[in-house]
Amino acid sequence: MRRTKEDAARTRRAIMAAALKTFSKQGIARTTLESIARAAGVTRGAVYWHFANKRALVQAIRDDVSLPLIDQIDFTLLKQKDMPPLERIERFLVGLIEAVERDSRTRVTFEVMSFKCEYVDDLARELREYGRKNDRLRETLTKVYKEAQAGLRPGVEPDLAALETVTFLAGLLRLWLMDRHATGVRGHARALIAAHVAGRRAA
Amino acid sequence: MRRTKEDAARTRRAIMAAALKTFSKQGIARTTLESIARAAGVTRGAVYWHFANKRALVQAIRDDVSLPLIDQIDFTLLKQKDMPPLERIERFLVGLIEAVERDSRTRVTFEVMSFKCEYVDDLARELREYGRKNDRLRETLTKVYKEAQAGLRPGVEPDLAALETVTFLAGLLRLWLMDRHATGVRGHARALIAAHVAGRRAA
DNA sequence: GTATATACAATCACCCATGTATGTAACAGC
DNA sequence: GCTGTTACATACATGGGTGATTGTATATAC
Repeated sequence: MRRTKEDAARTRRAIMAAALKTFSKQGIARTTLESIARAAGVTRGAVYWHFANKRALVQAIRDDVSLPLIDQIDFTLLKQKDMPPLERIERFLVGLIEAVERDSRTRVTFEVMSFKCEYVDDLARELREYGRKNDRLRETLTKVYKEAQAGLRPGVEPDLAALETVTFLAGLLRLWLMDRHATGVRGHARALIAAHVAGRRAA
Repeated sequence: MRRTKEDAARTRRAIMAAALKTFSKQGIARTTLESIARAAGVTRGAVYWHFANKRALVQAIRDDVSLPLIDQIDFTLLKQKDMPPLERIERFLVGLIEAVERDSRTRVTFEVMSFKCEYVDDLARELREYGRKNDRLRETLTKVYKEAQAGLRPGVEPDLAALETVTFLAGLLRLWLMDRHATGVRGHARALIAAHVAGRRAA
């Protein structure tokens, strides 16, 4: 029965995919490791082999989409020095929306993390981690807004503007994810982003 | 053992309070009706007497803070005709922040609904309900922004502005609730609200 | 003053999830 | 080609929650 390393990696991915799908349907708490295993075509033994418990599985799924995204964010905001700062911020926001539009794994993972996860006990640290990510994003945005200061509308302070953008993004993502039939935010995401950035740009 | 009607109402409230506290600590899914009953000083029999099941309890708790809040929102936005429209919007936003600042029951309920609840199966309808509330709020805000149209910054469309405000509010509340030690949004909520409204007001 | 409905408490039967321990077959190194 | 380890499957022990049923004492209605 023993498989090769590639086989093992494939079952690991299969378990993660099955878990994500089941989490999305039933929520994390109500999902049993047994049902995940069944959906992945393995037994609980395989799940316990690859992951210590459900929490480790959740974290793996989350890191799987979160870590690459963070890299992309840092690149867009900080490394693209040839692009004007405000445009970089707009690109960053659009990039995130495009990520959830394009990649269903990213989208479903965000859905699960936003609406199908109870942040208590061991999971509570995940929430604090999310808070720290927001703090870092805010600092990064502050730098970018300071770069753009000459082009900012009078009265717009980089520090507060960064906080506004973080707030805007949190709301945008949340409402985008909720709007499953594109009657609300989903159809106007680009317009909202453009308006948000335009509101900070000097006239 | 039979109590009077006031006694019964008091145990009902005690159960709801105990449930809210326990939900906040352990999340909804991991909270057993037994532990709720213990925290309220009754047995599961009492809980099942007052509520059909856990879902009904959740809904009762949610309605308990949500319904009065909606009344207050409608009043602030629509009935205060003596106040200029943009100021009414600002008041409305500040009012919500004040509500979660002032009333711990409201705050904890929002925390539970935001971070300690899995919206699946029967609870999924609660999420759709929340979506509909957002839609109604958006419509209401559109009316108010239309009222304010003469005082709006050129280029600001009432329809999009309403959507922006709903988005802003969603993000604001979420980040405010997450910011448990007031290092981020919690200390700047008023400034954020003022900036949001100012960004839409004609210079 | 009695009957009935109320407001719970106590008990029961059932199922289900978790973690762990053990079994086992195949691969990978030598 | 033997061996130890990997990658699982199977089996077991345990605990805990739910819903339903039954019991019961007291308001409350008449």
